[in-house]
Amino acid sequence: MANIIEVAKRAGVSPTTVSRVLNNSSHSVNSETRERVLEAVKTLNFVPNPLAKGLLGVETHLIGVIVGDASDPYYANIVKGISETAQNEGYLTIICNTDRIPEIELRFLNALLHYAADGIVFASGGLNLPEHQDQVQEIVNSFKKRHVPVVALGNRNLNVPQVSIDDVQAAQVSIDDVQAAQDMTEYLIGLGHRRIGFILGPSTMITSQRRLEGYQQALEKNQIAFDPSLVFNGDFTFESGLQAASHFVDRQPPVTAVFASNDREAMGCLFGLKQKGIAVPEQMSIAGFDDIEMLQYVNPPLTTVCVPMHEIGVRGIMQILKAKNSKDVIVENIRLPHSLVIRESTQPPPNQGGQ
Amino acid sequence: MANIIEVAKRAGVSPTTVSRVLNNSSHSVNSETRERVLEAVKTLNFVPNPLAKGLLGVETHLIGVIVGDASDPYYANIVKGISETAQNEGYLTIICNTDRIPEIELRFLNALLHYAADGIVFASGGLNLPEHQDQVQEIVNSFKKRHVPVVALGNRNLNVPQVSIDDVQAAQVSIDDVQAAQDMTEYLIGLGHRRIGFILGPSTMITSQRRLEGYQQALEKNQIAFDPSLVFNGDFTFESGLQAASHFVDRQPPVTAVFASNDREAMGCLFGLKQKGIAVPEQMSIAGFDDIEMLQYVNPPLTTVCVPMHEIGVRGIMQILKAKNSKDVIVENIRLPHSLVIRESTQPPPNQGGQ
DNA sequence: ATGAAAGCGCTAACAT
DNA sequence: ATGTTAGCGCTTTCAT
Repeated sequence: MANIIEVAKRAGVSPTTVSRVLNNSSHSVNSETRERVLEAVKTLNFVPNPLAKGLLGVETHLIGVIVGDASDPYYANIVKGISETAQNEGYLTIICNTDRIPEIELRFLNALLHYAADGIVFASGGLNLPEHQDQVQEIVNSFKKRHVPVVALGNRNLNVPQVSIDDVQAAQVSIDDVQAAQDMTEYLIGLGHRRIGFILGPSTMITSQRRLEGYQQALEKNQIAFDPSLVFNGDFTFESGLQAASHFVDRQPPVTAVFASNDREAMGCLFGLKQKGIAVPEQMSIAGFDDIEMLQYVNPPLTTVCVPMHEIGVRGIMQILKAKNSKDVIVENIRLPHSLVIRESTQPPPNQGGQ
Repeated sequence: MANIIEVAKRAGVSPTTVSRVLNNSSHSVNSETRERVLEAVKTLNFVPNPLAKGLLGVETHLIGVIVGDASDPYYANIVKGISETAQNEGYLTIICNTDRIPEIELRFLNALLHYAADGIVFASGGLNLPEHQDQVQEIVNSFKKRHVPVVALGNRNLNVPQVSIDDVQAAQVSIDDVQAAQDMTEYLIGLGHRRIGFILGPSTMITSQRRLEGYQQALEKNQIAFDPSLVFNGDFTFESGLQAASHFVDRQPPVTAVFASNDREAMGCLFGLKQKGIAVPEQMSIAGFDDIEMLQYVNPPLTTVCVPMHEIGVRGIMQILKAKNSKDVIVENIRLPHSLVIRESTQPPPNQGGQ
C-alpha cells in the first residue's frame, strides 16, 4: 500500500503538497502540480490512511452506530435510515452490535472514541442500569470534549439533568411512547374492551416503562381499575408473547384484548392464542407496537402503533451532521409523530359491554 | 483522555514499561513495578489508543464484517453467529452495511484495511461484477500481504483460480446451493408437479445462478423440459415475489408449484396468490429457500430449504480465528449441510398427473 | 507556491 | 529489569 511519501516522490513534490491537494487545503497549489499529484495518486492507487489522520485528530468520516440487536427488525429499520442518509453525505457508518451486553457497549464506545469516530448514534433504547449508565456517561463526556456529536434514538437515558455544569447531553430523536401507548389503549377501550392484558417489555429498557405508563394512564382516564395480574412481564421476544398467551387465556373475568409492548410479542401472543384455539380477533383482540413490516403478512394482519423507524434513523443522523457543521453542541429533542394502524386483529369484545 | 506517557509519569516508569505490563510482554517486569503501573492505569482510566497501535501494525482485535443488507433476516442471522462467536473470543465485530453498492463496499474495505482490522468476513453473497470484483480482489490481496485472514460466506467469487502465484484466496463457508435447489425441485417433482415456476434471485448474485442451476438439473434429471417462461426474474425482495404471483397465475398449461430462490420472494408470491384468490397449497404449492424464522408464522407455514445461517456465521469467524492462530493462509472450503423443511405450503398438484 | 520539521500515541529494537 | 530512540503515515506550523 502506497503512502503519502511514495506519492510525493512520484509526483516530484513534498508530502505536504500532496496533503494539500488531497484535502483541498486553502493553500493554493499550482494547477500543474496538482495535476501531477492527482496522477500519482491514481497510478499508485493511494488512499490516505485514516488511522494516521485519526491520530492527528482529523475527521475520519466514520460514524459509529451502537445498537442492541441489529437483527431486530425495529432496529434494522432505524439503522437503514441512518446508513442511507449518512452515505449520501459521504459518511461511513459502522454498526456496533452490543447484543444488549453493557460491557460490549462500553468496549465499542471506547473503540469508537479512539478510532476518532466523527459521531455516535445510540440506536438502542437505553439500558436502565445505573452503574453502566455512569460509565457510558463518562465516555460520552469524552466525545463531547472532542466535539464529537452524540445522538440518542428512542428513549435513551443520556440527557438526564445533572448537577454538574459539565452536564452530558445528547440530542434525542424519539416518539412519545407514553402518549402512543395511551392512544392504543384508549382505542381498545373505545372498542368496548375493559379487561385488557398488557405484555411488558424488558425491565432494563426505558421504553418498556414508558409504554406501560401510557397503558396505565389510559385506564385511569377511563376509570378502569389497574389490575397488576393483567400485566405480563415480557422481554420483546416472540417467545415471551407466546407465554403471555398462556397467561391471558382462560382468565375470569375473561381478558378480551391484549396490548403488547412491541410487535414481536404481539406475534408470539397471536400464535400462542391460535395454538390454543382462540380466534383472533373474534374471541380476543391483539394490538402491537412499532409496525414492523411482517405484521401485515400474518393472519390476521395486526393492529399496531406505527413508529416511524426509518425516519427516526434519518433524523438522528441529520442531528449529527447538523451538530458537526454548526460546531455547536446541539441538544435538541425531536419528537416524531406516531399513529395507530388499525388492521384486522382488533374488534369489539365478543359480548358487548365487557365483564 | 490519558495517554501512555501520563500513565508512565504517574507510575514513575517509562512508557515502555507501561506498554509491557499492558501487553503481557514476555519481557519480565518487577511485580512491584507492575502493581504501580496497573494502579496508575486504573486511576487515570487509561485505555490504549488502538489508532496508534494500528498504525504500528499491532493487533486491533477488530473484525470487519461486510454485508449487503444487515436488515435482511438471512444476513442478520449470519451476522449474529459471527458476532456472538467473535465476542466470546475477545474480538469486536464491526458491521459494514454496503446496501449492495459496490462503491460503498470498496470504501469499507479500504477503511478496514487502514484501520488494521484483524480479519474480514464477507457475509454477503458475491456481487458478480467483473470490474468491481477486480478491485475487491486487489484489496483482498493487500489484506493477504498483511496476513489478515479473509473469509467469504455464502458463495462469493473470491477464490476463483488465478494464474498468478499471488493468487488471492479466501476461505469459504457455504452450503451447496446447486444441490439444495435440486433437492427441493425433486421433492416437488416427486409430489407430482411438472410445471414448476422458478423465481430467480438478483442476476448480480452468484447464489442466484447456483440455485437456478439446481432447479434446471432436477428438471433435466427427470426429463422435464426446461421452459424459460417459467423463470421469473426476481431480486430477493417481497415485491418481486408479489409480481411473480401475477406472472404464474392463469398460465396454460397451469403452473402447479412455485419455487422461490429465497424466502422473501416466496412470501411475496404467497401473498400475491392469496390476493388473487388462489388457494395455497390446494391450487398451487410454494417453496422457499433459506428458512428464515417468520416463515413458520405465515399462513400456511412455508416449505423451504433450511440453510444453517447461524452456523455459517459461526464457522466463518472460526476460520478467521484459526487462520490467525496458525499464522498460515488457510484456504479451506467448508460446505455445510442443508435440509428440506416440509411444511404446509406444498402438496401434490390439484389434478394428479399434471398437464 | 512549496517544503522541512515536529508530533499525534504507541511499540519494537536496541541499549544499559 | 528498565529506559531511550526511532518511526508507523499523516497534517500542521513555520519557514523559504
